[in-house]
Amino acid sequence: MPRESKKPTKSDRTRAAIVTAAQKLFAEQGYERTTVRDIAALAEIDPALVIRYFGSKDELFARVAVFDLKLPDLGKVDRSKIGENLVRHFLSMWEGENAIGGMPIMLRSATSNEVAANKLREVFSGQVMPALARAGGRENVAERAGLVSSQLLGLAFCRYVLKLPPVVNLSREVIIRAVGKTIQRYATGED
Amino acid sequence: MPRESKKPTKSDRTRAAIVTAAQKLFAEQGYERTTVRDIAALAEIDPALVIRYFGSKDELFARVAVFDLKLPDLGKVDRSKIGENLVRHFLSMWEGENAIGGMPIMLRSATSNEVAANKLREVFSGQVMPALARAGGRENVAERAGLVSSQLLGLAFCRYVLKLPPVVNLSREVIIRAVGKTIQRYATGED
DNA sequence: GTCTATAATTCGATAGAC
DNA sequence: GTCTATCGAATTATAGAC
Repeated sequence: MPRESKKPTKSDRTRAAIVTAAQKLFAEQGYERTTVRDIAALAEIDPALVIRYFGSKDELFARVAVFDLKLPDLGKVDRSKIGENLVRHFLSMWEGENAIGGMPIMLRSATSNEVAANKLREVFSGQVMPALARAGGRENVAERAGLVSSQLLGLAFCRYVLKLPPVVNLSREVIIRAVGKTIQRYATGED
Repeated sequence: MPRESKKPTKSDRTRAAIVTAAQKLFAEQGYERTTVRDIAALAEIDPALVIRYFGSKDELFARVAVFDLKLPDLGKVDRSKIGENLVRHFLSMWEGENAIGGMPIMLRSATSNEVAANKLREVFSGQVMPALARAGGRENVAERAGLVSSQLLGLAFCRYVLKLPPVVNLSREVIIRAVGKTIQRYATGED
């Protein structure tokens, strides 16, 4: 049996540095404009190591472009606060203390990279629809999921990718109140 | 005085063919993945002509990436139907008979092309905010514009760029009713 | 006016020395 | 394990023949 996990040494740091640099650059510039050389320069290692450790730029991207919405069980949430709950959840995932940078990476790359686009479609069809089925019943689940997705992805796109000033300047309180009310209506299908 | 406009002949058709091909490819693939060679091939002309007529790929993009939201005067619209009116306006601009393909081009390229991103920010700040100022007063105009933009751009992004199935399958009637109600609240700031 | 040929870069990826 | 050197393909853009 090989050693279990007792090997943080050597140049696992190199792999970690590559991943960190790749996440940052893919999120800022998207897949196309980010070069292997850029990643290596930011990680302060040789470009050849990127290929050696991850095989290809595509495989590195696939390694980085993994994320999970980690949606709560909406069946256990007070039905009248589903919208607010969902918006709070997304805001904390995107800009909380333990924020996950996966969404900007996906949004910025999904416009020109089919792998990213498929992953994003898969996540929203595979996670949002089931979650909403537990929230407001099984009627018109696809319709409700489409509406919810259009508002939440639009908020992320304008705020983190396009950086539209009026959206960047929205306070978290305003977003939770105004967008939360919208998501509440979309998610439950009521009214 | 040179001849006024009596020269549709020669190879203005070439220029027109280049523009048409460029619009289609930029809209489908974004700025980065669209090559001058691709555009020339689709227009059935020589790649060198693209540069000869438009100077560079950047200038051609700038030539194509011009669009106008053509927003109606919201001061003349029944205040209770502003949301519905705006959503109908955008849908007809995006998928009506005389649809303008500028929005998919901008959205798909704005993620990795600063020219496109600036243009998009400029249009939404320069056209949406003034229009809303005439609709619901001057209070919190930026906030209302941010909310409106996040929903409308999110709808366009999911429906035309990401092609998220639940959003693509939304009927125009559902969009006008559900999203219209959201935009009504965001635009007027009431409630 | 249009196209052939090619210059000048830049990219991802590989081979092999250390 | 890491880096030097480089390959081969693809890109934008140019010069000049027809």
